[in-house]
Amino acid sequence: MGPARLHDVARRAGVSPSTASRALNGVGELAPQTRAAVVRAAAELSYRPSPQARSLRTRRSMTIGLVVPTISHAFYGAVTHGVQAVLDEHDYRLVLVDSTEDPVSVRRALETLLDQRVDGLLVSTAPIAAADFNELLGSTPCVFVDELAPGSGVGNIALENARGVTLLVDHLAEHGHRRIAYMGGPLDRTSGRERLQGFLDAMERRDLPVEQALVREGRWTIASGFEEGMALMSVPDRPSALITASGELALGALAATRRRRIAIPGELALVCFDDLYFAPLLQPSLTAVAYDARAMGTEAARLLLAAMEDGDPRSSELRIAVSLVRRRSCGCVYDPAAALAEVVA
Amino acid sequence: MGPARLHDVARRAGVSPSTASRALNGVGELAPQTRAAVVRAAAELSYRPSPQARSLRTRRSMTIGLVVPTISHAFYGAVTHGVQAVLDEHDYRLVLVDSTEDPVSVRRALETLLDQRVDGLLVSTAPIAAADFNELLGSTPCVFVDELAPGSGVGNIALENARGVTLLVDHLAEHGHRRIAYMGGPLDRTSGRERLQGFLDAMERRDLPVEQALVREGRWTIASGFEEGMALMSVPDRPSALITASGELALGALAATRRRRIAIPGELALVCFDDLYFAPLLQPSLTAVAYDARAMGTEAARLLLAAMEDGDPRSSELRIAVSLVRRRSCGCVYDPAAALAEVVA
DNA sequence: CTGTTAGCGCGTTCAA
DNA sequence: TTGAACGCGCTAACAG
Repeated sequence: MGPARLHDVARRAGVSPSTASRALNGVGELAPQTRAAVVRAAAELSYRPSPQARSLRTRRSMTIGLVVPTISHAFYGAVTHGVQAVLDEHDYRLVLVDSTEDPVSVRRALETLLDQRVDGLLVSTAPIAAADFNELLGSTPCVFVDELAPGSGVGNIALENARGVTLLVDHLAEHGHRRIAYMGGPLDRTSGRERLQGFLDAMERRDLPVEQALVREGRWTIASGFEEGMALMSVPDRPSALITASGELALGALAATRRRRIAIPGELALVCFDDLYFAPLLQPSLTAVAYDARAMGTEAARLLLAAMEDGDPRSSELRIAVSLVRRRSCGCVYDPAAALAEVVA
Repeated sequence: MGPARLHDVARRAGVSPSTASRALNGVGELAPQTRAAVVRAAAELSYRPSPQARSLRTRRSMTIGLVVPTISHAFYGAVTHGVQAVLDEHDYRLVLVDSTEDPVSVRRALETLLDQRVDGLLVSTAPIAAADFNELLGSTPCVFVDELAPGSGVGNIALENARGVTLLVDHLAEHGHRRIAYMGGPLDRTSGRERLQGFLDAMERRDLPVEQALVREGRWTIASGFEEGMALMSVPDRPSALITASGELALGALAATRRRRIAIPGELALVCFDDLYFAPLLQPSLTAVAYDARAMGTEAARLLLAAMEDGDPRSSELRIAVSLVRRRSCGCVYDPAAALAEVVA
């Protein structure tokens, strides 16, 4: 028999389909008893409207698209989780695409989503020029997450990247370090750029010397952290501290120091952006910059929904706060019991 | 002007809409030159068919739904990644819902997806009775992932749970352990049940004693691992080895041993299900049961697509292979260099 | 091989 | 306040 259609509900309630539609959507004026009859009929038939047909007619799909490079990465997982939570409250569905970082996949992903007539777009990967983006998007509202696209979209949201690195530099400086090395991410990425810039600025503010040999660029992987770490450990006059721009880079660097039998924090202080959930359990426990990744998702979704409502194309930018978590690897004294408390929390 | 519709393409090519449709979808016989003209017209107008309208007509949405409890967990992230990869090859879209573990949310999630007329369903969380499931699903093919639902759906896919724990028991036995403790997950979960059963069976096969006090049930969290670990460390006659049913539980147990200053593997051997990506970097590095979580996703998607094609409602069950990764925490000798190689790979 | 007709299930006119 | 008619964009059935 198939599921009940609006037609069936109308018949049963003894009204026309258009009246039934009005009753169920609460549109226009109509007699209370008519509405009641329709609602009852709908319930009895356990009527469920077809989003397909509805979208075709209303030109709204109640769907938003999310593009991330790899959903299996903890960061994007958390972001997606946050997005989902907000969409849920507003009865929107989430269409997820993880596109890899390949520009043509990203392009394809966007085209697919736009074909689907998503009502809005959340994009967290952006190896596409702003102009192309605008052309693709047309009038579909889009919020860029983590990877910014100035000159495109109705909103941008990112971490306080520069501030995060500044916290790390300042903290190391307070420990008395002057020769601080920096291991960053790709410079064609927002986070890569902003964190490096944050480092350079913070060093300058403190009047600390920046040596070219101590500033490395890597990819966002453990392997890359290891490679760059090995290189850094080989320079003639080793730095006394190292900042890495991500948790993966820090793990790679940690591996490198173990390989070289360099003691942390004794011979080298190590701190990083990204507070890995197991950071308190590493030995030494890792001092890091923490933030609420899930909040990026919720804020991004809110921004998008707001923009969809007002139709206000004024682009807004939002930053998610970061904070310093002091543990052992920077040289702080850190009660092991505290680590347990953290990890159990 | 809006995007071009099929109608427009047909006009420009000088044919009827239905012919245009046939040309673009490669259905039926038609003159090569006609087809060419249509294809050209479509390209010139950069025509993109509306999936909405198409679905309404064909009753296929080219969309599949995935329900997971929390996408921010690494396991589900990897599964989702695998699913996505396969769907992509077959031009299906993924609608993701992370439903928490709350039964009513799960139910709502399923209803939403079914309303959307997803062509198939992948469900990785199942606090719903099989009967209710069947009623909800109707004729929509569904594959259950990790959390099985016997008596429902066209397919079930899970890890070799019992074999995984058996590998751990056997390995500990080879190290000479006899008093082996077990810290498991919730018994209303497939993995929780199967892993416990695997433990009991493996112990029996080896003629090893199972003491009630040494078999604990927890949740899948670090905190739970810590609590149960503290309890286990307090029994009068401590076990010489501990198996945990998940990586989180192992981390919690590890924290507990540090709190009690119990040396691993010297005073207690610790091994677990789930090979955390940073396991080689922990001290001691963790011996664990590894598997390819992404493969769960790809296999699940393949199973579903196959079932959707044949319309064969015969339910199949698949198991994803597991393997033992020997490191230090079980008492094996483990070259630190090997850890580095692993982590960098 | 191609065109015409008729919906898929809705929401929104426009007229009563 | 309600109903009839129409069309969103597409494809399937039936003619020719």
